[in-house]
Amino acid sequence: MDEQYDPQRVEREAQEFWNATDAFKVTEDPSREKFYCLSMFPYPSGRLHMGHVRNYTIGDVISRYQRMLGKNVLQPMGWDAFGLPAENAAIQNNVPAAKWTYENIDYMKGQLQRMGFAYDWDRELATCKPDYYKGEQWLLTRMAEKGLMYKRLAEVNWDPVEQTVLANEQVDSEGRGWRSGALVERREIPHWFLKITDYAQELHDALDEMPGWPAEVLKMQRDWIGRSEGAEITFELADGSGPLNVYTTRADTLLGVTYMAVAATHPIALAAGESSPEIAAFIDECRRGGTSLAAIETMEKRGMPLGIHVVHPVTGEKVPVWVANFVLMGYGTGAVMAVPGHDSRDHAFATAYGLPIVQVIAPADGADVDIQAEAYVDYGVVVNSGEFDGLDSAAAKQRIAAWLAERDLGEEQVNFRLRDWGVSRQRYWGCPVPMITLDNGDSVPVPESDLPVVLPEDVAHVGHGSPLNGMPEFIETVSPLDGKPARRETDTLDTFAESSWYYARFACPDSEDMLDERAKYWLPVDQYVGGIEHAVLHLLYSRFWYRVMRDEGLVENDEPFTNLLTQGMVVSETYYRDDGKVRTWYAPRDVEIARDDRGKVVGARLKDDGEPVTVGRVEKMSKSKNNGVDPQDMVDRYGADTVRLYMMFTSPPDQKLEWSDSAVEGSSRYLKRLWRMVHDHVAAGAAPAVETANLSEPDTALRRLVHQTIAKVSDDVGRRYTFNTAIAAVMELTNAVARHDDSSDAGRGVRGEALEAIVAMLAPIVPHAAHVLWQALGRDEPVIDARWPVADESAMQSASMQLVLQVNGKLRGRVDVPADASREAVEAAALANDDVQRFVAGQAVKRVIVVPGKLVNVVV
RNA sequence: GCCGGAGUGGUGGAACUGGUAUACACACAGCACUCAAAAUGCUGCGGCGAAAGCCAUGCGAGUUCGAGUCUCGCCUCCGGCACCA
Repeated sequence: MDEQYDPQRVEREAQEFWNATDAFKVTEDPSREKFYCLSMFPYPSGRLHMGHVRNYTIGDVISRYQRMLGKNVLQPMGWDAFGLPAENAAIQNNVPAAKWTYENIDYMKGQLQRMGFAYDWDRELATCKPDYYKGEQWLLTRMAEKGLMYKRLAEVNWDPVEQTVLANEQVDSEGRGWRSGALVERREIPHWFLKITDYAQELHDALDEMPGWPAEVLKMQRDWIGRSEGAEITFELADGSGPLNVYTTRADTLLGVTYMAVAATHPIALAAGESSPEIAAFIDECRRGGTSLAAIETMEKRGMPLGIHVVHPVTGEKVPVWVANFVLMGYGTGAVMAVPGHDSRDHAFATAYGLPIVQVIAPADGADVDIQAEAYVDYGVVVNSGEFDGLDSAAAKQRIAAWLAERDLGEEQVNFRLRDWGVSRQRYWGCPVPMITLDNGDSVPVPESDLPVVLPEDVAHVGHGSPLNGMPEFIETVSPLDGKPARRETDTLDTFAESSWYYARFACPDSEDMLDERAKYWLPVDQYVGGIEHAVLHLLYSRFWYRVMRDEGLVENDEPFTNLLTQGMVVSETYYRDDGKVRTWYAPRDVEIARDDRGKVVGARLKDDGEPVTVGRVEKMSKSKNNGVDPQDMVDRYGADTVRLYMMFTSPPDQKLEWSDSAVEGSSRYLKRLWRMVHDHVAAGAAPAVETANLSEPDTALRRLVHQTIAKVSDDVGRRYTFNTAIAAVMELTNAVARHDDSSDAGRGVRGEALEAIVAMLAPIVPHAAHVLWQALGRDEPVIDARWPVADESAMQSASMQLVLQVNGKLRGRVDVPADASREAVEAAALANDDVQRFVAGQAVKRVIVVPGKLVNVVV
């Protein structure tokens, strides 16, 4: 081996070996335990960013560790290749979306390969290729046939100046379009929907049996699906023109209803608008702004009476109907009963518009509440509700629902917050929806023999909207029923459709069909790794899509991802200058930091002009804050292993990771040091095998630490996924080896055992360096196929242990006792201790608490 | 607004099941080596204090022999909110 660690050379050598031996190519092998490890595939945006590198390093470490356990490991990689940025690039730079995408894929693939990730590149896929989306289109036609895909009107963000549909991210917080700056309107257009709500109950219930997912993700999904038990209640319109149905989870508050609120696009509101210009104007106003729920819910709550009343189903009293901007047509029935006494939002609205507030629930403990000042939203006892008075909330819900059911005015009902998945996009760079519109307006699926419906890649972006609309050769087709002229759908699919099943396609990327038998071998994914930002949408859509595939017989289980690891963001410091109007952000590499004697940051200057810049917050790496660090620069300077080691060492995978150039330097230093230690060890000549019988005390101590470290690191890497603490433990062991200076045969033997353990444990994290060091230590097999070290219990034992002594819970001393000391002996040793006696000092000992193996607490 | 998460030295973080707060690093300071610098090695490093010791895990209460960890109430920041991926 070389005396100096040269990462560029080491990494080239290791990668050439892996390539030459097809080291990561896998096939189905029913005789071995399989392990499918998957990282969320990237959108090919142009260059790899640090978030990618972190995600893929975590996945790679897990994959390589599982391989060292002897499993048949699949780790594939592909490209989430459809999406908005390619279309924007096409419009702005006049480069075809396909060309832009494929060039980005080429470049980023090179970057991934340079990182040394153990991917089976033979399985690479890109979702924008017809051989990929053919299967997706086929499944959609099946869903259409089963009624799982349907068409209805839905609201979109409409830019009245650009005359185009905008994505939510293209609408700013004031509700204006990103390019035109015009106030966006909500407009209804026909949309394709997938009936995810058919699976709502199943998707909800299965969450209870997913121990491999983080609890917070399960919580978020449960809340998103939002199963609730309540009642649907009918309020008849006072003029007899029909019913107004609402859903409520608080039927116990029915007698507290003082007004009704309907969405601006509710038929009742629209009808009222036809005879009243004021109402029509208000409805128009309600349509301003984007469709995003966050925008709508943070708006000022506004409303207007429609001059219409309903009849209260119990009291028979007339209740006014209002139109309100916070009621959404897409949720439930588009109408709500308002109980200002017991709902905070209704209370705020009633207070603003002078509507009556009545109390119908009292606290169970009889406490007084001022219902006019604040809504009482907890459960309690029903009051002011006639025959229902005195019931508790739970009983009242049932009784009132039963009372309504007897009179055909309502019934108990389970509702879900989850809405059907709108998959239509009025955009070009996406998978065409495989549907045909007939003369009579009906839609039919494209016949299987005509799939895929290929998206033309050579198109002209002129004007607004999808270029497909200007392509008769794409649109014009014939009805599969009777051969008459018909029109192809020009909407494309939400890109979440492609990412809902790519993990299955990796099992059989060359299959003629959507999936084949190989999927049943590899699925489900054993370990999925990706950003927490996907906690709900992508992961929920995938769970739904997987069940649809299951119902088609394509896969065998219910859940696609057995274990989930959600990784945190990569953040870094920001620097800026304000000139009163514009804030200019400076890249960290262009800034020089000033520190005081303690190392505390006291200021920053721009290297260029030496003038001060303001130190901003630590934020997610982004173009807008100019605080991104290019992984390529880091790999060029330090090598991939150093970058990998740094990312795994600096924080646990599920927390944010703060980038620091100097800390990267530290990781590089560690690898150089380890390299030198192995070099010096090998240069001293072959060490004999360890004879454990007659080792000196320092040799025994080092062996004990070696095996304790193996046990800890195995647990950290295999169970806890706390790679940072695993690396810290390996560093401690490395420090101990450096201090161990026994040059006898036995000493060198023990040191050799320690170095082998260190290299094996680091192999998943710094695979290139480990590849070379492993050979240098005289091992024949490549380290990727080495067995993960196993801790020797007998080497971990120690004859004595140190206990912590406390008096009244405060640390006062320590004592060494034999490892097998009895409780009585430990107690006696503690009370006899000088430090303990000093603090007990004549006071009566009330209790002595002994925590075996840890501490003794004397309470006085 | 709703749902979820986080807050510990100068910095990233450790403390896994209520039991030694600050492991491992980075930064900083000092020393050695050097003509010098870099690299490397060694030492120190939460605050106050001469010491004994006291104080300290965002803020305020509580439970406990014992709380970074559990409970309640706040504050700040971050992620998601259905057309960014």
